[in-house]
Amino acid sequence: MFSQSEENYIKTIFHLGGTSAKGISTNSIAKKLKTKASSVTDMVKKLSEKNVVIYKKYQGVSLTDLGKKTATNIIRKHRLWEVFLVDKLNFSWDEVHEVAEQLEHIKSSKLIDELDAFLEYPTKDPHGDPIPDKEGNLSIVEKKLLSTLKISEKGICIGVKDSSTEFLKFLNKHEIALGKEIQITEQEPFDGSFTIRMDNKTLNISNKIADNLYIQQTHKQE
Amino acid sequence: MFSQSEENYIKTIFHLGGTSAKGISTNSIAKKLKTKASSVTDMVKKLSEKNVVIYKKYQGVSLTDLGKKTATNIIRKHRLWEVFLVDKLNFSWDEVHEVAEQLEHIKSSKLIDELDAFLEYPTKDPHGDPIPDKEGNLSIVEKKLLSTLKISEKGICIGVKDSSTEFLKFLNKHEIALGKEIQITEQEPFDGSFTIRMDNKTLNISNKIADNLYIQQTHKQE
DNA sequence: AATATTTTTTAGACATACCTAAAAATATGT
DNA sequence: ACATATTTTTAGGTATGTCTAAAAAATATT
Repeated sequence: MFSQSEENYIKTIFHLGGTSAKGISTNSIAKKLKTKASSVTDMVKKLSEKNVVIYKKYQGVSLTDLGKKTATNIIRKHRLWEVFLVDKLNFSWDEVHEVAEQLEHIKSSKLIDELDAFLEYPTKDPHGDPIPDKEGNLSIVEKKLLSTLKISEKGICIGVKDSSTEFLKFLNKHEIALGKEIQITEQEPFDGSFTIRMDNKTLNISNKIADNLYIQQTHKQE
Repeated sequence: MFSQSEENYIKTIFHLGGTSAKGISTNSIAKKLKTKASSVTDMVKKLSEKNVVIYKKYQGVSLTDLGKKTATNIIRKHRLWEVFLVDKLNFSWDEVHEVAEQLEHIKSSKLIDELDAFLEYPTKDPHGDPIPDKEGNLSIVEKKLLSTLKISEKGICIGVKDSSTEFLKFLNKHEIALGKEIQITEQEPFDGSFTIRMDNKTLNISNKIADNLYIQQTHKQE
């Protein structure tokens, strides 16, 4: 069993790409966890002894198979709770993160299996991110950033890159949500901003917004 | 905000009767929490500084108004989660405690309000214990121990005194559950055991069992 | 290649929440 | 009431997870 702290480190290393052979720097972990690099060194040594990460001094860390499995398990729990909060308890997608951060540490496999069944085996969380299965398999969805589409191309909004409250609130305000079809109408050469079409309305969004929205491209079949 | 540990102490003091003016002994708290009396002394000093308990050396502790409110709030959360686990996730009443012990510490008032609404404002948990409202009011149900009923009297099973897994498993095995009507048929003078009638079947239960079942007496109106 | 800068680790502290062992206060038995 | 037993507190120590400041290693600059 892992402590809450250990679980947070494992999850963070996974999100920073700790599955690859390349080591993740202690500094980047510290930044994400809002702690100090020295604290990370301490923890990483402990996790290494528990066979969760591979760590060589000054070389960064990467997850072992056990580490990966642990990480996807935590992510599975986090995302299932997010679905619960949005689907059953009327949370909006910008409110779920903080609570899910707590709920993901609850220890009970029956709980999470039953929750999964209760929610009817969802495959994506409210931000469009895939929910790992029990074995830790993550389905990879083919997705592009809205900003990479060409004029007149369209697609379905399937996720966000940045899931900060500010960004999600912006999306709510403009009624941009998962499942909506968006078409690029034009791009302004001056500032790179886009004009998009959604719900038969025209909207102008900045470059930065378009750079944080994931789209599943629908093939121009008409 | 209180730590998980602090919350566990507050809850335990409440359950031991810490609302009354009489002080609760550090020893009894230690026993309940499976810790040492010296640890309790440390914590109780801290809680006293936080105005949660009143504590005088060698005199035991009792909860302040803040302490009582905090306690009923934790109990509210615990019992709502228990209802969720049983009603929505197919837990049986002997499986819920351990998980609810974890869930009760999740911090989010929106979460608990929405959960309450989702469960349609239940007033009792799966063991028949009342769920405090937001203000901490606990409805007191008029209840008797089954063992205090006289021959031929009957009542509805509304709760358990002991909620250990062993006891709850025993009840499951004999199909004794909340809401069941039980009538005392006779009491054996030799060992004090009871013969009861339930679901048109006759069953023999020991003194100890009858001493741990709460009954709401139905008045002999026929 | 030598020096400067940045990153990472080590060393030593601190807070929380627990422990053991001994001392102090309270309760009990006759 | 006094000796004994029990309860409670104090004193000092441990593990976890954090911190700061200084040392060591790696990276960047010229």
